[in-house]
Amino acid sequence: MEDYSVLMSYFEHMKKAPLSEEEEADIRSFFSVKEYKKKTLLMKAGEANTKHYYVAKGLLRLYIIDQSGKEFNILFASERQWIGDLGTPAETPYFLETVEDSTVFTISENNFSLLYNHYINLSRYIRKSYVFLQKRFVAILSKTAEENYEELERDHPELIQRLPQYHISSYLGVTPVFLSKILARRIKKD
Amino acid sequence: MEDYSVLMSYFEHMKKAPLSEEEEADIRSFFSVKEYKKKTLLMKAGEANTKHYYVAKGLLRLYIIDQSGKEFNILFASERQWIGDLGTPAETPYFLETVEDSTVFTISENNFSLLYNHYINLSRYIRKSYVFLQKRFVAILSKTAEENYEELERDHPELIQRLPQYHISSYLGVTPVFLSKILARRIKKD
DNA sequence: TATTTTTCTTAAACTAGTTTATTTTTTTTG
DNA sequence: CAAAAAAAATAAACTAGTTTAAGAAAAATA
Repeated sequence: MEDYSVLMSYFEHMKKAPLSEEEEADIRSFFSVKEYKKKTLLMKAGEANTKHYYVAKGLLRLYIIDQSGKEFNILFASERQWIGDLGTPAETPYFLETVEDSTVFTISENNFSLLYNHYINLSRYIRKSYVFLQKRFVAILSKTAEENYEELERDHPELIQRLPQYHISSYLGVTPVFLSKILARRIKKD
Repeated sequence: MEDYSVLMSYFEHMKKAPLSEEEEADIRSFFSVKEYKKKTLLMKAGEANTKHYYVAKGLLRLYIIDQSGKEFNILFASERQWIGDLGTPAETPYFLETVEDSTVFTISENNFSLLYNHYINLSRYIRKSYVFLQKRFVAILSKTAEENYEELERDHPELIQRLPQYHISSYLGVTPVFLSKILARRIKKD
């Protein structure tokens, strides 16, 4: 039998009170859990009916591939974070892939709204994502890649440890070669 | 007495049916209308309690100012479009300014949610904005300024007519000098 | 642990975009 | 409509970031 405890404690935390039997049963019935080997695709551009994903263990990335075939990482999610395409119900432009071996809870768009609205207003969550994206947008527009790297290092040092460098460069919007150059330059500065 | 007809027909369109007396009265009581001279600030970074704005006439821009003092246009809105900061209730990082002389309906965050939810689900609107921003994010990350200019020209030719070039360059994330260079290059190509 | 594969580094030549400054054109205002 | 102010163009020297390619280091696998 699968372990839903991470998920239960998440919703308990949202609700700020113990869950009823009924609530636990709902949660159990709405989600499925699965383990994935690293580099497994969970979602693919072009699909409709996308799902939402809550990470129990591991690390995932949401990315797009542009016309020229280049990948751009939009978002990462690790333990106790949500990831998915908020732009439903349209067909998704994203790919979602595990970066590490991961355990992931999956829920359909529909059940996600239902359940989420029961605990907190879904639009609060979407707004938060919107604000996050907007910050990232402005940062990439207005700061150099070096500054953005330093910000990531400050705010999410664990990502720098866990991700291969080329995923970080893609998140920062530069080539791996350039990120490597930035890092070499930083070392010299000492 | 002010003219609420643009606003009424907008909500009628949302509802897909004529408005009741009561609904009309609500709308009237929630909004205020005002005319603004061009280059008037309606919203300022640092303010809490931001409002939402529906443009009856004219053209507005939402922008941020980065640490170095440079402006970046995030979004424009003209006739029959909404503009504002969706990241409420936190204090806003944005400035909102009229680009042309404009007539604008203003509604508080709170009344906006109330009213909007009565017609369509507010989170649908926020999602739409999220998707729009995400497209813009990816476009700026993955395409050259020239390609982004051409896309803007194709999708929103009226903006190119109505906006001074330096506002367009700021929207595209480049300097006015560089946009001017792009345009000169394009002319030579004939 | 040797081998293969993946990731990272370095270098060199290049392109996209910036900065500063000057001039020209267009728009606004007295 | 003349004068002033704002916006756009041009030029030149610069910097951030790309591309391609080759080698080194690290990680995964037999």
